[in-house]
Amino acid sequence: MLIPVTPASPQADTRTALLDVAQELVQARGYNGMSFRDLAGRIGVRTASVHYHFPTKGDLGAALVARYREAFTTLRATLDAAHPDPADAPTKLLRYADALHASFRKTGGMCLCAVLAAESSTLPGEVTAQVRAFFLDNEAWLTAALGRGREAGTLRFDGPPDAAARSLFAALEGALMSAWTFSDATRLSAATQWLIRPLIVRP
Amino acid sequence: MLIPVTPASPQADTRTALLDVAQELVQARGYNGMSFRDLAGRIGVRTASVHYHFPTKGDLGAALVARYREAFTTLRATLDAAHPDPADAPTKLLRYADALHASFRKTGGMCLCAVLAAESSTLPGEVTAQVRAFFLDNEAWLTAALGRGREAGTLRFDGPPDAAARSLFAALEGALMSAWTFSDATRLSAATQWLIRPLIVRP
DNA sequence: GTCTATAACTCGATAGAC
DNA sequence: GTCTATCGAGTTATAGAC
Repeated sequence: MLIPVTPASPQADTRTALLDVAQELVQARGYNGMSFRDLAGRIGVRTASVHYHFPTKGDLGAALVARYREAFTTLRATLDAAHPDPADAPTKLLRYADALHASFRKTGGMCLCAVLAAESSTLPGEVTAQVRAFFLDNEAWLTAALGRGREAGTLRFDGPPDAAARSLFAALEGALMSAWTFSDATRLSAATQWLIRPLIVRP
Repeated sequence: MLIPVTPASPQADTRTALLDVAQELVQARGYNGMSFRDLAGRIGVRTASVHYHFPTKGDLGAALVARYREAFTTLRATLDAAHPDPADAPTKLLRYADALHASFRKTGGMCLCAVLAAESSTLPGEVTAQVRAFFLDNEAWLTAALGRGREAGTLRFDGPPDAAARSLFAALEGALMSAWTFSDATRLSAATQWLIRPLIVRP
């Protein structure tokens, strides 16, 4: 081990700190409600330093959604690895809901992509496209889980799996918004139970 | 009839026109994404004229939500009058969903209050309070419809009616957001069917 | 990588003429 | 009721020193 710990900058990784605070701000105030001034002030730098890491606000927004998408991709992959058996689909769905719950407890805000969706017609096209991709990512994963679970006989629902997945994911996003609006985590947990329980065979 | 038709102004009711366009803009771009400049330009007046009708932006926001709430109150009352029998709860729910669908077709945007919820921490307190009240209004009505329908034996679901109402309303809001994000009305209609159908006894 | 300084613009809001 | 004109503050973004 010749090359050691941190060649890093004085305050460990400003870029990551910027992303963390920016995500928090956007989830609480919206994209247009977050300014470089607020952002820079929160981590103790000047706005010019923010522009060094993210030349334009659109670049920041795009990086924000990209990181958020990746985090969810990792989450889904982890769940797939932990529950490879199609018959475990009910558990998988419940763990997925748990992750949303944990995310809400951590940030206290609604889904980043739901916030951005509300403002999408003022966003750079690249950001809007990534928001849609985030929805499609999650819907595709839910489609697979729902379809395999029904085939394995552990899930029950009407209609094609992709339609069910779209409806379920939208419902979960709505539950996050409801919990955020009333600062009430039980609105999220109650909704996820209400949505997922009826899908499970012999619960 | 001594006092006749219209003492009105040149362009019929600027105030109403302002509210109409402002709602459209907020639903598409968010509260912080709508400016007095855009708004005034759209109806062919100057920003000072907007301030004449709504002294501050907060006043405009409050008037917007108030009108939106009233429209929904009227809708719910109309549905109650058309379907007074508790056993008609399934039809009532489906008509309610139809109204959301019609609203989406008209504006093409998501629910005004969902947009405002996403930005709520930057809004005047009065507006935030009215957004919460909008949620509670609708949840209370759904609670009554769900509860009476289950008593009458035409609806079936688990748990207390108010919890079901909160979950269902949040899910409908999420479906509106999903439809808006993909400019796809079928996402809304499919989701409402998927949510409401399983509640109906012998459909 | 972070800073100071500033450009260029938009924002909500007000005063006062008509 | 709508206008012109303007204010002060906030916005994203850039140039150049350190």
